[in-house]
Amino acid sequence: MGANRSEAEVSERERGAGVEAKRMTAVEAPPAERLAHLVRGLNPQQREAVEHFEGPLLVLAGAGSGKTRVLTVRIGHLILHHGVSPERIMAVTFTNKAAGEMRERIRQLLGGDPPGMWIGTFHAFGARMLRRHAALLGWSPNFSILDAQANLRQVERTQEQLNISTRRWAPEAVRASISRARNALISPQQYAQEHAAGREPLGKVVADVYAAYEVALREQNAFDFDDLLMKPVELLESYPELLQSYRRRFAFVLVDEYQDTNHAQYRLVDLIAREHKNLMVVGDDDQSIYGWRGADVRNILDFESSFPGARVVRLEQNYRSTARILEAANEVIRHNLQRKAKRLRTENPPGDRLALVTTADESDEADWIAAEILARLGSEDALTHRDFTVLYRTNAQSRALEEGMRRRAIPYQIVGSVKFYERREIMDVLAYLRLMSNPKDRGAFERVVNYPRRGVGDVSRARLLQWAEEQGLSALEAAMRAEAIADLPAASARALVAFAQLVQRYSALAQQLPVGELLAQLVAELDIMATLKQERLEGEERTANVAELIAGAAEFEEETAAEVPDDETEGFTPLDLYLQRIALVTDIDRHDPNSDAVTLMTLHNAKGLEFTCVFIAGVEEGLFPLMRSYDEPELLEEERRLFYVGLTRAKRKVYVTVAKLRRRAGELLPAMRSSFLEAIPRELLDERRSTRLAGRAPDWMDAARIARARHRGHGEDALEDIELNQDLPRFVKGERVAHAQFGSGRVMGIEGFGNDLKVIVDFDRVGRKKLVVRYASLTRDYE
DNA sequence: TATTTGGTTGTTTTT
DNA sequence: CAACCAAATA
Repeated sequence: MGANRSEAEVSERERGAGVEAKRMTAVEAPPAERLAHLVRGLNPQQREAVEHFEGPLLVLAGAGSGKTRVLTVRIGHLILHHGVSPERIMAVTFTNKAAGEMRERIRQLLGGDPPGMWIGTFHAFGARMLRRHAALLGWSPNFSILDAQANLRQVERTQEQLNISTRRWAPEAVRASISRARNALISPQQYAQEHAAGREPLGKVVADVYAAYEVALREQNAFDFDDLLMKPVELLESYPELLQSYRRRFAFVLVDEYQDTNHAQYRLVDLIAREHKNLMVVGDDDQSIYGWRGADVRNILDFESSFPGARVVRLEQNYRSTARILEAANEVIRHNLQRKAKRLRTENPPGDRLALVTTADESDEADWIAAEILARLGSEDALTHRDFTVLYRTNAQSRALEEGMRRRAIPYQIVGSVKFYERREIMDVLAYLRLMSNPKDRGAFERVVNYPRRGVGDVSRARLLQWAEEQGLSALEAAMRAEAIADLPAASARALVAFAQLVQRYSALAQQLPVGELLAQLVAELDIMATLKQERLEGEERTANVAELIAGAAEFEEETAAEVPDDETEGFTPLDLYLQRIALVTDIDRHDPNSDAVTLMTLHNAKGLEFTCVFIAGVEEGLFPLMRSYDEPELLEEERRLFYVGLTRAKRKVYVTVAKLRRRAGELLPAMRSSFLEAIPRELLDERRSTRLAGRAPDWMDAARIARARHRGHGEDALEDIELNQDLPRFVKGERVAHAQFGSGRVMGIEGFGNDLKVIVDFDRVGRKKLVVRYASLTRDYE
């Protein structure tokens, strides 16, 4: 909420209007006047987007250009000015949190709830649609939504069932391939066809697992995350009258963060909006950071050809950051070749230079950041903890930073890392709930059949599952009749029957009891708190988490009543609705911008947010950009966009920190500053060193540079050149080259220049690859 | 059947 | 330097 509201405040300040005066109007004026007031406060481009009525509209909204404002004001405009009924509007956001903020803003604008308006994420939309129509596909409405772990477990089980080694074929890789296929709307049959003739062995394995995986999900009445997009598409494509009803219902469709939509999402939007074409998409190709998850930037780049006649509005005025921060960000992103040319501008004051801080190692880095936060808190009275965020590339970095905060007693909240709903104790308790709601959920069954311990070990469990299979029963049904199973210890059988009866009893209870009470009763009966307390390590924390879960569940009823219309809740128990909701809650949704704490999170999680002061930690070669992106220019450009996203989160101050030694995989490795920093003009940077480094000689020889120079086969005397990158090897078309990993091949083409020089190489062994010369360490290969 | 120990393994980002 | 896994012990 803080993010967008302050975005609006900045722009109001820009227009010279007193914020106080606005607030008064906002409270007292009737909705139409409130709207007119807001529209008057927009710049011409924002206004054009807001006043657009029918037909396709593409809003290319640069970072901090007020796009959330444009989206909400346009919705208000549709309702108040054009008389569009709220229930005919569908607005899709990237996170539940963003949806909640948008809903709240519209509520304020209209002076009450917009009845029947649909705001949420693609996944939430898909889940709700499936709840209503799952029967058409052969699922029942109380289906489970598999979380990431359950999803992986199911892939493992499927591989075991098919006798495909999980050592030779990493389930994680298989899962990723299946997911990629599903996001591209490729069915198991199609996948099998495409990979039958292929010489790629992984393709064949995936084809088999994919098909069996789908069957397994159906048997368990479960969907995974990808199904929530793919299956609704299937529904709309197979049932024309259903498609018609959705098209009529959602006469206006708005999509935020469009640059991060994947093919399935594109298809879903296309199905609903293609006919009436009242589609507004908002996004920024420079902020596309989810390519690895199947997002396809082409959705936004090709919007105009996909929807001919689309109106295009560019929001290039930034209201968020200081001029220096914006210039640095512009210079960084300019190095990407795959982008629509644009340059954000601002009328904001120049502000401070960006601080580039060199530190000794990760704990020194954390220490420096914590000390700086304390110093700033002491010197500027307006700043509080919530004005600061620390961003990083990988979750692994959070630990050191967290300790740094703790050492100086700085309150912090951490987003991601070990996510709340992925904690073991939370998943255990939730597995009970899932099993009550959907007795066929096999993952849930396996998770809790012996939790808390009731004397059912691996052997008994395996025997039970095997028997269930033979009898064609679900695991829970088999447990109910466990006494009929041959060679099962009597004690185990008794425990299984008791377990099954317990679940059954609670299933009945779930029909009438609110979730909070149901959960509280379950936890009490199983004595889970006592069990957790006995755990040596984090017992206390775990009981606190379970208590928080119960409290959250108790709150759930009130919230749902406000947001979900009655006709959507019909036929579902409170438990069903609760499970549907939490399956789609992400960690960022739990982030509270109003609590007075420093926020620690990954750069990915920071998308769409803003902070007064931003620290970006670990801006080092190999870490940011990640070493894995070196061999693929597309990945490298995505990393650069991620850096751009990080920089543009800041309103007033950016700190970029670098550690000279970084612990990676348990090893202390020398590190050097990221090449991304070279794009930032020197005069925008204020270089500093931590006190632990301040004592050293100024040109302390950097071990990383030596290592790299050696790697390249240079003598140490050539070191100075390395930093300036004047010594890149030159390549010509047709020349033979060798790569450490890919073997030898022939240069087929050359792209880009300077640090971004890329070569296209046809490797003898692995085929065509595009490589960044700077990182690929290619050598000439004379025949 | 549950727990402990020692060895291996490995790091990207997440709806 | 973890977390995770397999084998060994209680």
